[in-house]
Amino acid sequence: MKMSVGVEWALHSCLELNWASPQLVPTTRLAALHELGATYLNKQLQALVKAGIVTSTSGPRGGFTLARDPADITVLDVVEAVEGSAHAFRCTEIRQKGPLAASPEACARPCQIASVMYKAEAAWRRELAAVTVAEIAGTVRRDIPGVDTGVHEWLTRA
Amino acid sequence: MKMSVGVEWALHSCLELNWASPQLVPTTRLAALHELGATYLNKQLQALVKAGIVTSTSGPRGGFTLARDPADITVLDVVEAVEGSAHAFRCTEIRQKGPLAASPEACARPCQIASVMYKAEAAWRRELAAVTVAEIAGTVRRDIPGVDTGVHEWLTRA
DNA sequence: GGCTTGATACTCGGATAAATAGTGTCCGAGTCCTAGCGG
DNA sequence: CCGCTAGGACTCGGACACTATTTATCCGAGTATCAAGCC
Repeated sequence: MKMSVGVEWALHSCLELNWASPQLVPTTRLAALHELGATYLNKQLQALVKAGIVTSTSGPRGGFTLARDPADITVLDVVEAVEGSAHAFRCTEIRQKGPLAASPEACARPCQIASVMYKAEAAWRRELAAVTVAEIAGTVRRDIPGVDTGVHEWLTRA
Repeated sequence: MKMSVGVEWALHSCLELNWASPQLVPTTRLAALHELGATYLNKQLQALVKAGIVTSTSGPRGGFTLARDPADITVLDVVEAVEGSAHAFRCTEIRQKGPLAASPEACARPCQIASVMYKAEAAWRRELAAVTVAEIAGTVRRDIPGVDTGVHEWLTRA
């Protein structure tokens, strides 16, 4: 039960794209900012593009930028873009197997164990959906004054 | 971000050990009940032993049984026994890397991104810790009357 | 007949392979910019 | 001098290896049971 490091990269990238906005930032520049593998970061950004969180532009002066207002991008959006939206807990319905297999009508109701797990995951998602990229950016900017303009400068310099 | 199927197996096993109590049940029997791989199930049970959730006895008429009252065994206990208690999200502190690395004193405060992720995980754990094996067993017994005695019979027959 | 003793069979436990998912890398398709050429 | 055109360079995007984790399996250590032999 471990989450891909791509999630961390993607979230940081969203913050930085937010500060770089409205400029486009290529993968190379974005990766260099935190010494990340450029090609692998590109993979994560591709996932964000598919999810409609960022937009990409090819060619010289191309790159990525946020596709919508950072106040409309929740952490959950980014996590699901990278990790997929499947449940972490996978119920394989073993109750329907074996000599004492539960009857099909009894299985109309979901497995109690799965219900508990799904409920917990729902709580997790609720927390993630309650925070937006804009909010995180605001907090970070308050903690480290000038980080926004600094990052903007560095990402968009010639 | 997927959870081991061992978690599902372990939780079902806890329910069944609860119903088999105070009889000991060997891995073979427990696995046969749901057509699981006996050796792999044994691995999960070993994890439960290490966590102090079940106790094991070797030799003929040996097997596993719950180590304490099922009302004192939370779902979180079982999940952490199998999956480990490490955070799913791993902050690698990439903010401290690169040309604009955050200063050490700025990193006294935890990374905002990590904070959000950890908070969500805490909510998840809270949900899992709020449900005990005894409660799940009670609900299942209400949904499928007679399941407790049926499982007990089958697991403890000669 | 009861007790000791040895062998036996059954159990868990950790060490050992195969399969799967995550991680990292590479090269090709597309696009824009630039420089040169002609009008 | 201005517009057109061909080349080049830079970007993303998906396809291709490598590593770590999960999944599955096997064999050895330990123990209670059972049976036989002895007192």
